[in-house]
Formats: sequence, structure tokens, C-alpha cells
Amino acid sequence: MKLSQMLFVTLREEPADAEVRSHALMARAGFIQKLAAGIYVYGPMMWRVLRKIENIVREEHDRAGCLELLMPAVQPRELWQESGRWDRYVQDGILFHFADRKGSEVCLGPTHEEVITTFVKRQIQSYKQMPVTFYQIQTKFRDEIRPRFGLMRGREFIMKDAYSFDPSAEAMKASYERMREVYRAIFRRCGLRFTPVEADSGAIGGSGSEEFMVDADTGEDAIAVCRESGYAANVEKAVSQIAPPPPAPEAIAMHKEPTPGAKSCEDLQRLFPDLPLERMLKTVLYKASFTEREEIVAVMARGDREINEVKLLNFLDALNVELADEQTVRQATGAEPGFAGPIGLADHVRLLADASVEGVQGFLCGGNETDTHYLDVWFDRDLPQPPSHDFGLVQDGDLSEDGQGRLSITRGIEVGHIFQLGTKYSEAMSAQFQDEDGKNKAIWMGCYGIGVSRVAASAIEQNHDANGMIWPLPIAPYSVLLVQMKAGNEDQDRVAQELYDQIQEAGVDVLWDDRVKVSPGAKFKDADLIGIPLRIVIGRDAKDRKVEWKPRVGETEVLTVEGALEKLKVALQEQNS
RNA sequence: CGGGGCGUGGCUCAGCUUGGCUAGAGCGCUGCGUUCGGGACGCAGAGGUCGGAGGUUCAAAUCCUCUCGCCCCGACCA
Repeated sequence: MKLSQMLFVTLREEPADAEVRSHALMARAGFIQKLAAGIYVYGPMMWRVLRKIENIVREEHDRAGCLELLMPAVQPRELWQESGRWDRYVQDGILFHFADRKGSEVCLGPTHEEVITTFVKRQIQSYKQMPVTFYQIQTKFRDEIRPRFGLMRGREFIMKDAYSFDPSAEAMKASYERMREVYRAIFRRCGLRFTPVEADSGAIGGSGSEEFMVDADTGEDAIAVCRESGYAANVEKAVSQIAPPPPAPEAIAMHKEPTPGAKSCEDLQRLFPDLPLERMLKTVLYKASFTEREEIVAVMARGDREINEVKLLNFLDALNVELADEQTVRQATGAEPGFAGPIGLADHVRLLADASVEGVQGFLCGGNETDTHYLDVWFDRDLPQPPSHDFGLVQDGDLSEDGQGRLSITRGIEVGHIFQLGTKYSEAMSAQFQDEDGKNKAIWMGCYGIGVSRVAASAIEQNHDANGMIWPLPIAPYSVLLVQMKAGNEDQDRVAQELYDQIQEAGVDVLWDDRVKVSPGAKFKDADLIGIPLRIVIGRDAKDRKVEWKPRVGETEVLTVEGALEKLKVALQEQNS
């Protein structure tokens, strides 16, 4: 492709609304253009990137025996009511939905479990027809509460979703394991540095679940990784060993302490400099909502620990948990927020404790009275120890659960997520088959997602410098860029044309910056911005058939035309090996 | 949904507090000339219902009301 024929427009300034590098660079380079919040046009360059990613995704799925199909974006409400997800998704505001001309409600699919389950249940009758896995690459629609970061969190985005169908839990696990390998292969081939982590399965439900995180400081997710043991998990899910509490002090009677204005552990440390943080127990109030009711839950935790709301949510099996508002706190404790404690809570409050409180004695806790705490409190003497469970948020430096090493907290971008769904959808939608024993059983499902457009964004997030993007070769819009310094110069024209023809003949996608009346400086800046990894500069030495090998990163070399072609061949081979 | 902010040529922004003359700058764009290896320079140009509607006023980008859109923080999030 010749750049002069491309309607190639770059911006010198960053768009005002770009917050992360990938967004700013893609917008500057004309790869994407915003149409509305979280909704983008993918320009020709971007579309090439997306198609390259799609092709890798396709090849790896096909290789694993998955079957590609395409499901509708528009889906009827009835289907979603069958699975029981309509109300929840509408209530969360995430669903684009509207009435058709007959007044029937439909939605734009945010995901396709309902459709695939329906499709499959009409076809599968026997265990002999399984295992089978389908996938599609489709535009998904989610009316995100807060779209941001360009393609990273859009309201319309490209996703590959796959669904496996098996006759038993064991078979489902085997399909899941196969897919784990497919995912590893895909992200490796895309040239990304990534970490697979154990994950919470969230609203979609199911048991086993793993997320694929592209390592990037700007990622929205925090992950806990242990180098020594190889453990890696989303912090929502991560577990750790924490240091035991300090030995109990001398037992003296529980008593009140005036603590004016001390609402946090930090404030309290100033008032009680000799009391270790591990002997201050905080009590945090949450409002948990269930289908039919709400519950106020108080959770105790050691002063040096934080509470993991996802673990709490899962333990309670609630639809949602959120911090209680001030009004609720006052009602539950009879005090201003900041003084909640386990003793003297209102009767309707359910008291729980994080495992970090176990063994802590002679501690400080809220007094359920404004400006007051209790000191020298002992479990089993002054109050029964509340039921405890792991509600803790792992912290950087925690010991891994097996004790082999320390956890460090890093950040990542979730580009893939795989789930063992079990029979959640097949039961709700009665997708059954007849097993070998003649009995009708629910199909065991797994589902597997890759954010295709997010993969592209995260590749830039992970690979860029001050001047622009640096694409991994397998997903670059073009593999090679020919930068011709002065289009119209006979020697340069001839050499550039020769290179262009030869590279094309070799089946390599090449872009030729043949623009006239564009200064060398501007060409170099544009080349850096769009980040095509392999570059050959045709300039002043063209008369001697000399060109420059000048990859996006790395050393520049002056070579003959043949030398440059050879160099290119080697670079492309390295990539494929 | 709660809090905050912003809508002015294609892009980034100034002007608005305190209403007043043909609404400005830089980038980009067009033409001519000079340049020509890291976003060149000169000269001459094109391009704006100041997000929209209504109102106040002799007069509105500027003040008021409504409305639409966008951004940030939070909640939320396969």
C-alpha cells in the first residue's frame, strides 16, 4: 500500500479526552475516531490490526477443533428472562434495550450464553454429540456506566466468545484445560507479555475461572503474583498468609477510652502510640442486597488489613454489597461513622469477622458511641468471637498461601477470561441430553472470552515510547514501512519501487511512504507514531543502491538493497520461529 | 445514579467574571516561492449558525431558564 493513497492524517496534538497512552496515540494517528462516548470508528490501519488479531484467534481456535459461527447481535427479551438475567442486567443499566415496532423488548447482546444455549439445545440430544465448542467474533454492546480509556472500556467492542458443551463435569474440565492452552498460544502469538491469574467468576457464575492479564501499569485490575511458587491471582480472589498477631498483653478489664475525632486507625495510632496496629480491630459496615431483602453486615478486620468486598459478596451470596451510608451507620451503631465496634450493635446487624482477627486479644475497637473506643477487649471474655472467614484483601509483601514466597501486587489489563460455567445456563434453559445410562441430564458448559479490540489497545499500552506506538510484528498494521525521503527523486523512486515490489512478491505486507512535499522530519515523526516495527529508509544514498535498515527500536544500519531484503527476511523468520 | 467540570474553524485552546465595534491565536488546510535526513520558512488565502431552544437587553460567545452532548471523581464492571 502506498501511503499517498491512504487518506493518512495525523495530529500533532493529543485529543483532550485521552487519558491513557493507547487512546492518545491511536487518536493522534487516526487509527480510531470517537463517535460517541465509548463508541469508535476503527480506521483502515486499526482495522488491519484487528483483523490480524482475529486471524490469530481464528487459527488457534480452529486448530483446537472449535467451530466458528455467528450469532445475532439483536436478542429477544424472552431469552434473557429464561436465564433470569434480564432484570439484573436492566437494573444494572448495562443492557442496551429497546422495543421493536410490535412493542416487544429486544436488546443488543452484551454476551451470548442465552443464544448459544438455545442454538445448541435444539441440536444436541445425545452424549454422542459432545464435546463440541463453538466460537464467534462479534461486536458486543454494553452500556458501560463509565466508558473510558478509549478502546479499553468501550460501549461497543469486538469480542471473541466461545462456548464448550460437555456431558459431564470432568469432560467440561478437559475442554476448559484445552482452552487454557489455546489462550496461552493466542496471547503469545500476539507478542504480548501476559500473566494468567486465578479469578473470581463474578456475575456470570460458575466455578473455575482464569483471567489473562496483559502486564501494564495502567491496567484497571490489580493482581497478586508470587515468583517463587508461581501463584498468580486477581486480588479479588487472591489469598495469602498473614503475620500472626502480637502476643496478648496482660489481661486487664475492658474499659472505654475517649477518642475525640479519631475515626481511622491512623488517628488512633496517634492517640495510642504504643498500641500496635495489629491490636486495633476495625469494624466496617456494609449494606448487602439480595433479591428480596437487604441486610446490614458488620465485618471486623485487623487494623493493618483491608476487607475484600468480592470475598464478602461471595460468602453472603448477595447480589451486591456496598459500604453503608452514614445514615445507616448511625442507625446501626448509634454513633457517628468512625466509631463502629462489635459491642452494642443494633440487633438487626449481622456481625462477621475476617480471619485476621483470630487470636487477637486485648485489642482496641469502636465503642458504638461517638468519640469513644473500647480498650483491652478480649474475645470470649467480653464478647464471643464472631464467625470468621477469609474476607481479607491481600497486600504487597504477604506470604503466599503455601509459604514458599512473598506476593507482589502488580497491575494488568484483562484481555481474556475463561470460565467453567457448569450447568447454570443449561438448567435454567433446560438444555439437556440423554446420557449413556439413558438418563436426561443438563449439559456442562464452559465459556471463554477475548476482548479483541482490547488486545489491540493493551498491545500499545505495553509497547510504546515518547514518539509513538511500537507494534509487535504479528499484529502490526503492516509488517514493513518503506520511508522514502524525497518522492520524485529518480534514484529514490527506482530503489523504493524495487524494494516495494520485491517485498510484496514475497507475500509480506508493506506500506510505502511515497508522499510528495512532506518533509523528512514529518515522515520520521509519522513513522514513529504509527509504530510499524520494521523499517527501511530510502534516502540520499539511493543513487548507490544503499538504504538504511532502521527498525522502530534498535540500531540503524546502512545496507545495499539486497542486504536490506536479506535483513528483512531474517527479521520475519525470527518472528515465526 | 451522586459530586465536579467543559461545549468557540478539522485539532488544541484564549475571549465569558465586568454584555458593546469586522470573534482571536497556534497547529492543520489551499496557492506561490525558497527549503529538503527528525514535525522547515516567507507571502497570500479558505474555513466558525460561539452545542441547541427560549428569555432578558438598544445590544448576548458573554447574563438567565430549559435541553442535548462530552470529560473527570465515585459507585459500578465476563
